[in-house]
Amino acid sequence: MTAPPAGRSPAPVKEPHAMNLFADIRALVVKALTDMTESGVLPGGLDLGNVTVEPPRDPGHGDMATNAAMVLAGPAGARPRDIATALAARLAEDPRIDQAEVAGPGFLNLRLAASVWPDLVRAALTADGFGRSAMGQGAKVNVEYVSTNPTGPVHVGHVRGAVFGDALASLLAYTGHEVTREYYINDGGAQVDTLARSAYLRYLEAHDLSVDWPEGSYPGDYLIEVGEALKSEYGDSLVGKDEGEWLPIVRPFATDRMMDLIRDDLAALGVRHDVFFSEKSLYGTGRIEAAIADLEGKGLIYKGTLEPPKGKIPEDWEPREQTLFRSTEYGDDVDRPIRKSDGAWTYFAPDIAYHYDKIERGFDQLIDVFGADHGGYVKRMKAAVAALSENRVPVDIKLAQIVKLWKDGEPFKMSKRAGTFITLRDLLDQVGPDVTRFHMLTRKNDAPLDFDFDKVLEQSKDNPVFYVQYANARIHSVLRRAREAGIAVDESALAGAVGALEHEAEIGLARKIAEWPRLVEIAARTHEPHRVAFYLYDLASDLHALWNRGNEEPALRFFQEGDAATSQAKIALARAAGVVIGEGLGILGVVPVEEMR
RNA sequence: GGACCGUUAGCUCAGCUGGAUAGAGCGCUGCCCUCCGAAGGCAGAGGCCAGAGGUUCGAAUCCUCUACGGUCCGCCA
Repeated sequence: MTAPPAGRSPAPVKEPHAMNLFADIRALVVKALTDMTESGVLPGGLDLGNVTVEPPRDPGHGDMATNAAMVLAGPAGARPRDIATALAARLAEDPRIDQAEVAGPGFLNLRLAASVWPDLVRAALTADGFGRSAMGQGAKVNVEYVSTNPTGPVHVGHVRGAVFGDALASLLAYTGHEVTREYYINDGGAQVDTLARSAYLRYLEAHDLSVDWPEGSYPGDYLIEVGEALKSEYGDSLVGKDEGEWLPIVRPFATDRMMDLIRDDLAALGVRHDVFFSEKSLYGTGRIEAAIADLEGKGLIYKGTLEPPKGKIPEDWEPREQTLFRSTEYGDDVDRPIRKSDGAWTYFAPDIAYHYDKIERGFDQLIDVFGADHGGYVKRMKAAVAALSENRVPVDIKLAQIVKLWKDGEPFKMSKRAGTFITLRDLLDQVGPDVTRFHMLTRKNDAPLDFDFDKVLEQSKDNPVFYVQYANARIHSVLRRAREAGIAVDESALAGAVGALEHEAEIGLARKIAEWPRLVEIAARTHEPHRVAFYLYDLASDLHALWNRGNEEPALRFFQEGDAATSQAKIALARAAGVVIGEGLGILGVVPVEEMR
């Protein structure tokens, strides 16, 4: 959204609720059906939940269609077309309905009155966030994403999950959920010891001591400055000491530095979290024990021996009694161990405790974003949450599929040794956060994604990022031109100037704008932010089409030379589209551009 | 052996709690434009929605089986 012009009268009063044309008309249909029940045309007790009002596939069928008659025919014991005919008569009484026509097997096609479209454009211009929805009713949702090990910079493999989780969180916030964005720091396992040992070697190097790098350590350059920092903090007091002495000092020091690094990387991508939750904080504080005790109280913990996995028996397999969580009780395939044979917790145990903590914090809904390689953990996590919350708290686990990198027309292989390992930083340096974010959302989260370093920067129609930004830039170019001609184009002036939309191409664009509030709700309900990206592409496409027609038919141009009133009316439509682009890109975390360079 | 995800136009992919004649971009074919309202436009061809059953007024969408591809599969995180 553009800030109101400085030095002007107060910002226009915003409508508290955005107009959702599809919801409004659906409410009208439901009202008509209720009336029909009351007057005995339909029997009582019908479930109207499956009644939909949606855009018809074929625009020739009108502006909207409802399936009410077909859905209710069975339960009501009536013929679809009879219900549709009766419903049509009632709907036609509403001023917003121009025509209601029974079609096909019992569809009711609705043509809306011409006055609906200027109302819609006005609503888009004056709403406080056109498309915002109260759907979530303030439900508390926890979205956990990124959660990379704090052992180094964020690399490209984590980016998709980061962008996805962030956009999903924004989408849910936009639709009336109370969202907490959370990062689980995996700082409890052996890999942070490895990190600490590697940092210690860098510390020794900072004292000009030569060191051997054992297999499996982290030799990355990013630890050099950690070694330097250790030196300036502790001087040479850690040199030559036993590991038992320096490890408790170096480990938190190094992980804190890594988290700073990660936070900076993510900030550059525009990703931020509200809560950073430390796995380590679960150990030695009784919190894991408390979570396991909860399961134990439900009879879900037992000692037993698992069958070896069929078809792929590990070489060193031997039957062994372990402490197990009865996850099969909640849909998992096998029960899962929560203790290693040496008595220590498995990774799963703190995970259970972490989710227990989320449940205790009172979230109504949990969402975890994992990498695709963690697909095998979905069932057990779901089982744990179901058991701990006694099926009260739903958890949705979204997997971010792999990203295939392309460069110079061929697959780009990453290799640490060849120095072609791509970090988030590299990516941002090369293509920037906006292109990265948008492109990462041009596929469904669970489908593989191609990321071509050359194509994502291409300025052409094939590139969705460019295409949407270009649409916005065109809108702003009209606004600039109008301002230069002394025409007021602030939202309230435009809202006051909206007139009837005359041309089919204009109505088509308005129709697309009307779909926005509906699309937002669908995307939020399905936890699929990519739908927003696809919608924006379609919207941009409609805007470009109208713009191009202006080349042939000057009457369709948004800016009408020497005619301020007509210009305002037409620019109002363009700006309404711009409002939606701004809202949509905002959800995706992409900054709209007002000018192409 | 099992689990999860996927399979839609030549290619890359959308497809709404099950709706009407399954869409977009690229590529292909034809026409138009060379205009800074620039970084092309319009139109067309192209489909057994992997296959087979089932559910129902209606299935790309839900269920079962099969085929193919990817990921994962007791102490790693």
